[in-house]
Amino acid sequence: MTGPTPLDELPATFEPSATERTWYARWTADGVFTADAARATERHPFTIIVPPPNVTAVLHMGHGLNHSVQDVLVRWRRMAGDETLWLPGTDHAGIATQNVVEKQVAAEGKTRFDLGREAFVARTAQFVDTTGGEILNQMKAIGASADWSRTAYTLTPELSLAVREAFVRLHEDGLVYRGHRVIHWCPRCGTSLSDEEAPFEEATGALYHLRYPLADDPTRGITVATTRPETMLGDVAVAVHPEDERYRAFVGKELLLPLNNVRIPVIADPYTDPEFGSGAVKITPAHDANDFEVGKRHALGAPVVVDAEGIVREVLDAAGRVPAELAGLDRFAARERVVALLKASGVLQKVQPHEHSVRHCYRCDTVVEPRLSDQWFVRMQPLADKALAALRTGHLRLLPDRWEAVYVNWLEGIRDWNISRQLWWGHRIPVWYCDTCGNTPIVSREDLTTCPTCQGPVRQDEDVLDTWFSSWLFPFSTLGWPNEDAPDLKAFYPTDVLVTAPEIIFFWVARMVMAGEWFMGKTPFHTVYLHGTVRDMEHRKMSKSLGNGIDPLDVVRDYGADALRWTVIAGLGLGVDVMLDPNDLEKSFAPGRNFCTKLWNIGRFLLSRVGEDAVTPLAHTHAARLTAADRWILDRLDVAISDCDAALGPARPEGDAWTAAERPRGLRLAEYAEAARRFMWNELADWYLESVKPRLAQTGDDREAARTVLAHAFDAGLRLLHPIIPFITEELWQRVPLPRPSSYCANAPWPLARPDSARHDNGDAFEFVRDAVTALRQVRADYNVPPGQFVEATLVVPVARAAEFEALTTVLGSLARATAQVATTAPGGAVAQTLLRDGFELVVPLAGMVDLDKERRRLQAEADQLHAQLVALDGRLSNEKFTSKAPAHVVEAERAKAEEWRARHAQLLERITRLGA
RNA sequence: GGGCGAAUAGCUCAGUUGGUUAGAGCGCCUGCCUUACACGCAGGAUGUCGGGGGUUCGAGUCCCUCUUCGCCCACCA
Repeated sequence: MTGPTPLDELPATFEPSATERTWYARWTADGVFTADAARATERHPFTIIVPPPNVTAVLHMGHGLNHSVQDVLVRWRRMAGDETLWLPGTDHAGIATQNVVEKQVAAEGKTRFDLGREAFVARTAQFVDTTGGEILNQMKAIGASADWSRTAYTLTPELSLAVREAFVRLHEDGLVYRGHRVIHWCPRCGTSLSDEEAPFEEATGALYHLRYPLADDPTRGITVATTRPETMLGDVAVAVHPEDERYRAFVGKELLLPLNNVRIPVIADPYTDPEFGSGAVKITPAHDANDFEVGKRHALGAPVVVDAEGIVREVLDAAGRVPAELAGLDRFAARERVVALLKASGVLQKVQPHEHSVRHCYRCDTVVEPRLSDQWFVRMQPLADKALAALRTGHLRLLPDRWEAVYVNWLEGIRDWNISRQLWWGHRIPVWYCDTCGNTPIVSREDLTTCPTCQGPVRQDEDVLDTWFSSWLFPFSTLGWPNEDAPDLKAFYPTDVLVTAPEIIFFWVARMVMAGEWFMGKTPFHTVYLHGTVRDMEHRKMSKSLGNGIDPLDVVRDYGADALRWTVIAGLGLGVDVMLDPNDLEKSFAPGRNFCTKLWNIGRFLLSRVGEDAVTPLAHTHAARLTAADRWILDRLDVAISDCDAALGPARPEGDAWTAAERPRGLRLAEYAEAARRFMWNELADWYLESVKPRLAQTGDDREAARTVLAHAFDAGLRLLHPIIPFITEELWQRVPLPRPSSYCANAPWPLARPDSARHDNGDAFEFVRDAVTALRQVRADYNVPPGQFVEATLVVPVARAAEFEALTTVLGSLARATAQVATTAPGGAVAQTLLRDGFELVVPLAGMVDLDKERRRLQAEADQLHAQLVALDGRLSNEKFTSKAPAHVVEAERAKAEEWRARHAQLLERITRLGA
């Protein structure tokens, strides 16, 4: 291996790609990201389970954000000394993956049924083997420090075992049951869906008013309102409200169903809302979940007139119900046809535009068809109770906490979970049926070939489980469960933080809490961090279909992984959406790249001036050797560390559960980023580095002290920034000539602020000099002093501190282009600028460079404004209500402020007078 | 229909339990290629804190109300 590039040959801008490759390879080769279960007994474990992306997914900005957040937390805790595990993995994504392969098969002119189950599953598995999991490699490109040795996949034998165990155990606990009811069905995917998988979408439809005549007296009839006229073929009744006077006489009579002349009764049922439509509702038990319940109450049949593909025909118990001219039509074509027929026969009374929400398949957006079928369900109430308790007792928190209400609301209204999917790609339901013994399901941990009772042949349930039935086990199935003695499970469960988007609180987050509580007896994580959504400049969610996405790999290529990470993290207010412009990557990611370039140049310059000789560690440097500037930057470093810690932490509850005080704190990533950035750029680079230049040009003890402080501050700043921008910080950190506590910045200790006892002098003299420099720069700008011209200035300080400031006059020279001298009394004559603070002054003689009139007007305006504010303040202070009611410290502060303003005002007046003289 | 959230500088957002003259980043204006950095440096401008009312010595912050936007939930035939 060749040595590092000499410092003076470093390029002027950071070149990310080589750096990223180099360090990522070395980190992984040296196992920096690999957790050790054995070590978790002697230190805190810190675990994050990745929200497993679909195995066929490609990285998008949402992942970029999600993974960046997790990596920041994981790198932070790793440096802070926790035994840290970030466990990566993918999800087999039942419907999504099956859809992809079905499309391929369709391109060959076939369906999955042409291939047969076994061949189709084999083909899908092969597809996943060859193309799947690519997203994990893409995660590496953005620097994710995941433990790849533990990569999980929901269809591995290990995780499949966990899935089967969970199903069987829930069945033993009486929480899994088979139900015959109307569920959400996607005719395109050919499977049932859970409530969560069939979200509502607003749509403008039509409300059709149909008049059904009385069987015995066609001159009378009842008008019903429906949005789905084609389902009238399956009607079994018309329901009216029991107390609706309008229809009382009709109850018990029979109506003649138009088009198929089936006789149906008028029934009274409180489900009917008299206010809606005509106050009478047609009942179609097989094609509407509510109607199904009504039908059950009245012991009515449930004729099925729409099949699994959404085709209208006589499917079950519907003989004679579908006229020949409608049979075989798609449900939407059938709707048009039915409407036309009803219109022609005068049944259609009117059509109103109607705003309503229609459920759609979350995978293919097809309008969901309610369908009567047999499905496996999980009884959720007992599970939900535990999940609610976890939050209530403080073992779990959600950030931002407003999502806790959403979580609670869903759990309190929990409905049973349909876990059957009529798919082939997934975990097959571990249930067998013996035709000999009857149709009783046999739930088994082991695969069955013969019936345990009669030894006859058995057949396995055709369905697979909902993808989320494996995902909800992820926090412990990936760690070895159901083997309770698995070392990883013992070491790393429960995990710590779950980082995800609010969209999947129901799908995944709440269910994981339920599973963790039910199977492990512990909530699977103590914190759920819900970040915002990545949106474009019109605030639209980035999506493939809208074409407004950003490919993170494009950003990595053009701007670097660090720039990508910095951009999303520094802009990440808690729970706030991230806006990026897909049409202007420069605008979106330049700030991240620019910060990296700045950091690079800070390093390039600082390291070249410090040189490559070993630096005396700060601990071995006498306090007396440190200048005011040194003490100042060391103090600022302590403040920066404290600010970063406060923004990030606490990492976990102090005790068993979150206290009210701890609960809302931490994970303010934007604040953390800003605190670290401010230290490196606005304090270390802008002030300390600039002020220290003259000292570095000399030789001797003072130069050595400056080298020590520079190296120390830079080293600590790099560590603070490392979790956000790991590559550039590693590259620079490796060149700092300090003794190294670890091979990498990636596993170097997180900086510690010095204890208060070591911070007796915070370098306030340097703080004053900063104010003086700022004031001098204002003078230069106000009076257009040419860049090359030096300004003369006098620092007026208390006698006791004259010597201290003598040493700082060179700073004024280099930072403000001024020749400064120290005095203990103010010089007379007209001055352009005087700054007053705690007995210090900066006096700039006019020396012919100032427009006296302009200066006088400026000062007069300032004095007038100050005077007005002073009058108002004095008014408040003389208000007895204020002085008696406001807290003492507030009154005291106001008094002190008034005194300061008074003195400043007097000084302004004096300066104006002097200008006149 | 129910619930939640948001409204602060041109943009994206901070503003902790009410208490200095309301902040940051980006953008904008002015001057600088000052041999680390023009992806930079220095200086500067910009806010009736959505409208109205109330509580208070004091309100961006608390209460009521209106307006606009967003999100979630629901058995929207």
